[in-house]
Amino acid sequence: MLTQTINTPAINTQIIGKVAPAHSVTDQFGAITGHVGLVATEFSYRKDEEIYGEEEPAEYVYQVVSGAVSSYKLLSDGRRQIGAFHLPGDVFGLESGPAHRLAAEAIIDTTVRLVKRASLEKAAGTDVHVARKLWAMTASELRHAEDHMLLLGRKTAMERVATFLLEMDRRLAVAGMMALPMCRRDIGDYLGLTLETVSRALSQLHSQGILGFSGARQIVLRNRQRLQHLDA
Amino acid sequence: MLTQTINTPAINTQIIGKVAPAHSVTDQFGAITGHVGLVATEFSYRKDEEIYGEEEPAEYVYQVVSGAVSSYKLLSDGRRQIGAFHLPGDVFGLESGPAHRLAAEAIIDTTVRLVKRASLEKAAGTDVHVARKLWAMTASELRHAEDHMLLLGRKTAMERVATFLLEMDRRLAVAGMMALPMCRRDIGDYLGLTLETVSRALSQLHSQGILGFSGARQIVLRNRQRLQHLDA
DNA sequence: CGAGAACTTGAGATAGCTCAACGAAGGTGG
DNA sequence: CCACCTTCGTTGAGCTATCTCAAGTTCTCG
Repeated sequence: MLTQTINTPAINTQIIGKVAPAHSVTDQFGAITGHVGLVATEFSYRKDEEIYGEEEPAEYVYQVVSGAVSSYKLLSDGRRQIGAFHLPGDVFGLESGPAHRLAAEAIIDTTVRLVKRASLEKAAGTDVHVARKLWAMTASELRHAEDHMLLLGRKTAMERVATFLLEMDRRLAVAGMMALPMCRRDIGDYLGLTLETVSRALSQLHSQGILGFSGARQIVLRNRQRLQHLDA
Repeated sequence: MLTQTINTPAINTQIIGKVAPAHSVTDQFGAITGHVGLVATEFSYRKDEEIYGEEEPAEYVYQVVSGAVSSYKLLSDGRRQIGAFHLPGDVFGLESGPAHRLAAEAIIDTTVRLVKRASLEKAAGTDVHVARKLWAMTASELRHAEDHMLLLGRKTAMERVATFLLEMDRRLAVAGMMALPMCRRDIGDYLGLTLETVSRALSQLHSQGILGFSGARQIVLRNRQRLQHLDA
């Protein structure tokens, strides 16, 4: 882990809260570290590069600066379940226990900021606000996982795809358009479907005029209300 | 919520850590509250009684004393996904935010201990060990949810049932036998299957000699190794 | 002992999967 | 800048794991 990628020689170390102020009031790293003075390092990974493996010791906590990351579990025969996609601004790899419980990999070229888990733990041990924030971030991941269990256990393929599109629209739409960083297989592994089923659902939504394409991964939602209706 | 059930008139209020010491070193409530002197109340619910609803304000945190509880989400047409079963000793209903994100109901007659969420929050605000424990409990729920997403998204029916049996065996087997508190429909709603598929899988395991029944809910695992092999 | 709920089993239906072929797009080297 | 090549996405056809619907059986509890 943390083997420097060929294309990204520069490591950029910063004192968070001084050199790198929070982008917004909801910046997760800023909220934790702004008044603690933790050292953050920037790091880059290429598409498909593993950031950490399942059960690997959780030495760092990460925030996506640019790019996109998936967290996933594998079965021994290769079946994969992606538990979450991490987009710019998202924190990932935060663990309360000693090890990562999902693996993480960059799904496109990605830059992250990272801080040592130990330094966060130390800050949480002295500052109750930091401790509260760490709890809140884990609780937020839990909420997402609970919603996703409902999707995986009980929704139809079309409902899953509709939920996915609304989630991505909320998280990464710019000017009414979203540029999906992930391929159809990744979407399928997130939704518990095959890539073909995802493709067919998207084609059907396209033919119904609910969404428009400009390239397979550039999607514009033309009727969010109908999409919400398709979601259960 | 908290309407007293007809069969359980006595409310038993205790000072946790004095009158009700932790049952074991791993007792969750004891670990939080043992040195904080929080007031806990005992309360009982009858089979199928709702303990709290989805999106209801999270006023209390609960621990199962006896019985069993399910936490679930519903879709508008009644499809249900159970996210977790809570068995004696388990804490449930702990939220970092203001509301419960799953509903909870007793699946058999159940007694719980409960403490006010506000008092836990207050304790966490002054005692960093309490804060750490709350985080760890939420992280533990997240771990379970992540494992369950893999099950719901990628495992076959037989693999799901095998996983379920091994989980229940671990959590409630006494003298090699487990007494399941939940019906086949609950198991199906936990595993993302129909009750018929659950029944067929159990029948198949029975006919293969991997488990034995004494009544539909009294199960003894006769070959854990073969069961683990059926789990992916 | 009787009635209702829970469970099992069977048979047919179907949503989503698998396998396969084709087409589009994007990156690379000439 | 073009042409190739690889990867990604789409679509079709048939298959199958699981669901649905239904009937019969067993268990529980009043």
